[in-house]
Amino acid sequence: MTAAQGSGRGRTKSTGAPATGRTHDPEGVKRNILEVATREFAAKGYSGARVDEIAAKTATSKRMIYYYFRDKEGLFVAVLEEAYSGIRRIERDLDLGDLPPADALRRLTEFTFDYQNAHPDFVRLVMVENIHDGEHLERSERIQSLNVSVIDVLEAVYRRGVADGVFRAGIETLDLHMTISALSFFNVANRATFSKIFKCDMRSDESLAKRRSQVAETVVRYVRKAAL
Amino acid sequence: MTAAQGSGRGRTKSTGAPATGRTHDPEGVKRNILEVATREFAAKGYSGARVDEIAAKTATSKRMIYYYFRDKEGLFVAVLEEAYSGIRRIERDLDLGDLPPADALRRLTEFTFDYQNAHPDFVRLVMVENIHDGEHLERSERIQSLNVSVIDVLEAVYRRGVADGVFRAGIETLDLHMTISALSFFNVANRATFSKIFKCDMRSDESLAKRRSQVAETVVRYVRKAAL
Amino acid sequence: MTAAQGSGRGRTKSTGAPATGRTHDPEGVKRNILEVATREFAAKGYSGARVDEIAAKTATSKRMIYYYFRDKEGLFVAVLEEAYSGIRRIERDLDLGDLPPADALRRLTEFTFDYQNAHPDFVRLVMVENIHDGEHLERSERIQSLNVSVIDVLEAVYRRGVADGVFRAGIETLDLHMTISALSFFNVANRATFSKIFKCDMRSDESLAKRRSQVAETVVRYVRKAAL
Amino acid sequence: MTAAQGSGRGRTKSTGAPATGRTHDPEGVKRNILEVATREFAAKGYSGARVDEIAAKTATSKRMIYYYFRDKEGLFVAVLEEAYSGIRRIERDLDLGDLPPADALRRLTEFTFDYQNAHPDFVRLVMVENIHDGEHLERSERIQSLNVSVIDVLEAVYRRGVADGVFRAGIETLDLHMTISALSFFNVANRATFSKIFKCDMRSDESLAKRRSQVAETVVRYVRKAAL
DNA sequence: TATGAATGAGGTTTCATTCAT
DNA sequence: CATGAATGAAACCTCATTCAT
Repeated sequence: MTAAQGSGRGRTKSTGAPATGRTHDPEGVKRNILEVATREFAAKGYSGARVDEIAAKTATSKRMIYYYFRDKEGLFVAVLEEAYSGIRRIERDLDLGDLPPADALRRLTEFTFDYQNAHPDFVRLVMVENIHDGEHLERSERIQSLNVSVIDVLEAVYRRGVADGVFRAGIETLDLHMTISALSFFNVANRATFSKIFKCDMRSDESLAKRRSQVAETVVRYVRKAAL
Repeated sequence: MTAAQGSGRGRTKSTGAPATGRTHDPEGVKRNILEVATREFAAKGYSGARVDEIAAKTATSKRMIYYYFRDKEGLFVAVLEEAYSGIRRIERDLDLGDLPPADALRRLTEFTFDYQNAHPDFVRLVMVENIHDGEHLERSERIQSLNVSVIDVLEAVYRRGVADGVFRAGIETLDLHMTISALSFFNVANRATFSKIFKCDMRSDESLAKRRSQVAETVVRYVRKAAL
Repeated sequence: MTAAQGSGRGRTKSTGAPATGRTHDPEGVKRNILEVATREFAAKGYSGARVDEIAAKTATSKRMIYYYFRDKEGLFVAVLEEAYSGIRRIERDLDLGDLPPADALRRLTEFTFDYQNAHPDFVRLVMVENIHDGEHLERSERIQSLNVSVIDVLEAVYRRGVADGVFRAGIETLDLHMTISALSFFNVANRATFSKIFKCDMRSDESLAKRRSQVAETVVRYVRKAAL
Repeated sequence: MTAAQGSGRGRTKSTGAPATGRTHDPEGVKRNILEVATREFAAKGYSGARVDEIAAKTATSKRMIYYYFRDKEGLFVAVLEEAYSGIRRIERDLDLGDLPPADALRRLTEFTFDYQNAHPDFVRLVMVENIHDGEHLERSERIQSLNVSVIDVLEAVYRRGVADGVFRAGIETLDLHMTISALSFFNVANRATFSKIFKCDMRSDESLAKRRSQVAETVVRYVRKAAL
């Protein structure tokens, strides 16, 4: 998402053209716009972001934004789509190997926690979209069609755990996922207010590592069968 | 906060004056503005909210907003202050009686969960403020000075539990509080996107009750000493 | 004009009342308002001055401004009247003794120069009024009725000089007065732009003294009969 | 300055397009705005001038003012810059031929007097800027960089006069320039109040011609060596 | 494809002034 | 006399968007 090498990659692939932005590289242009817009929307919210400013930070002009994305809302939807595609793509490739269920669950949780912390823009976009009651998400067919494969992975782990007798039965995968998400999300989403009110640090490597293990522990303990 | 609209004027001691706003009732006017502004900012975010619209939904005029709150930002800060004061006031009066530690922790968690769900505007304002990196909160002396007594309550419960041998030692109160907050907050904050993506309901009494007990269970299991 | 002891004097004379501003001292209140308003109008011009700010810097309230001066324009007219009264009053008491004509003319010029430099607020008010094409001045009966006695003094000096054979004949007093005014006025009125463009100082005692003598010399040379 | 309105558009090279303002003629649009703004600021001062009114008198819209000049202050600075550029450009081309020093000085003075009287807007803008303590002028790099060549011209004339033995030595050019400016400026700047108080005319061709020669005479007499 | 110019609707804020007590 | 509350009109400025080239 925040990996900004997009346009660069496009340019090097297509031709040996100079980086003046004069190359006819629609995909590169679009990607460039999306990257800038992602940062702006994530930083200032939907209404707070300015089309002018997005355009200014772009290698192209304002006209192109409207050309490719129709209007501000279209741009925001595209940004959201990209953001969701990003995490879904990674979730799809998630490989927990053949770890024992508890370890697999722990790793899955830690992965989620790490992803959110590594992609604050994604988290913030989701916050923004929630402030807007998910209306854009609802309208985007592309997002609707994305397969949330993490659910399947989680389901498989959970089942194995129950089969192995280490997880208690009766827990719904979606609820478990919600717990994992909530604990991971909060660390990024509410960082500003929480750390200011409680005068604590939530960004240092140290505190992140500590919290990460707490979150994983919380999840595992919720699922694990009471020690025999 | 949001349940209080209009009641302000009723409370006016002077007379039983009608809600025409013509009475010289500064406090009532301010309260009225704050209530409306709370709803608007919560609904549309800081930039998305319109001073004009807030004024229109008020018993007074736009001019009064500037008279009492200086500018849009001042209004937002006042709204935030009110919102935080609200929860802090309630936390202060929180009484867990002399329940056994685990039950007390459970009840405390459920209380938090319930409060957030009963006050979505508060949750949304906190989201909005986080999108703005907590800058207003930081500037507000009033918020800074509020005592987050829930921490003390939680601390006491936890200590009792450790002393009683039912809670394991080594957990920091603040981390525990973060877990409780994260699980409660998510249910309101991410309701829109989560329920749309996973096609689930997060608002019905039934699902709320279910989730509430899951959250409490999650918290208690994290703290409880592994069953003998 | 800028002598701010007004309200104080009023208070001490009337009663031994405390300086709380609660004393019924209409004249003191009016004087206080006029002093503040003089500074504000002089500093920011008519449109730039704010009634609110004037009121705030006053010992009384905004209501009193409207009570005594009807509206902003009325206040400005009163300020102008005071300012003109001030200089006219002093001009009236001007005593050039029985100096030889040239010395008297020199002293008169220096007096004018000194007065303007000592009363920049007066100069600025005149500038402001000129930007407004003298409409307020025109409307003020009080100002219209003020006797510009400096003209008479100047006339007398000039006549003496002509009679004595030291001044050449044929000069109109008004023209002479204009020259004196122009040279004196400029030093205060155009101080900001002139000193900034030519990077020179126009406020130090030294440069004022130097300029003062130049101005006087200029005036005297214009009038004096070519040296024998 | 004020004589130039409309001519801008006519100068447009592209076509003989009508003055509808629909043509893409940025320079023309800017010039048009500047001309109108010059008149407005000169007439009503900085605070008294209304952006709305300026826009209305323009061939374009209010939005364009902000597009090209950022804000009201930016517009005022641009107006000031234009005004100062105007006089500096003319001063640069000033040619006193090879007149005898006294005649040259006289002509230079009359030129200044005439310029101010022909450009009351310039005079008034300088007054306005002085009321604002020259803050805009100070901030304008363009104005700071303008070369006040009239000083050089004046210097040359004065030196020739001293060399020729017709001017007395020891006078600083800047002081002489100040005298010339003060006498010329006053006639425009203080016209309203002075003529109203002394019930005299300062605008007729006749009185202008008379005053013009008085001013020149004043300047020359100040410099000239006492008759042989 | 690309760009700077242009735009109208609407946003926030301020002002002089008046009212109720 | 005195004060804080209230007001409507209008001020300055910004926004997403479209046009001309």
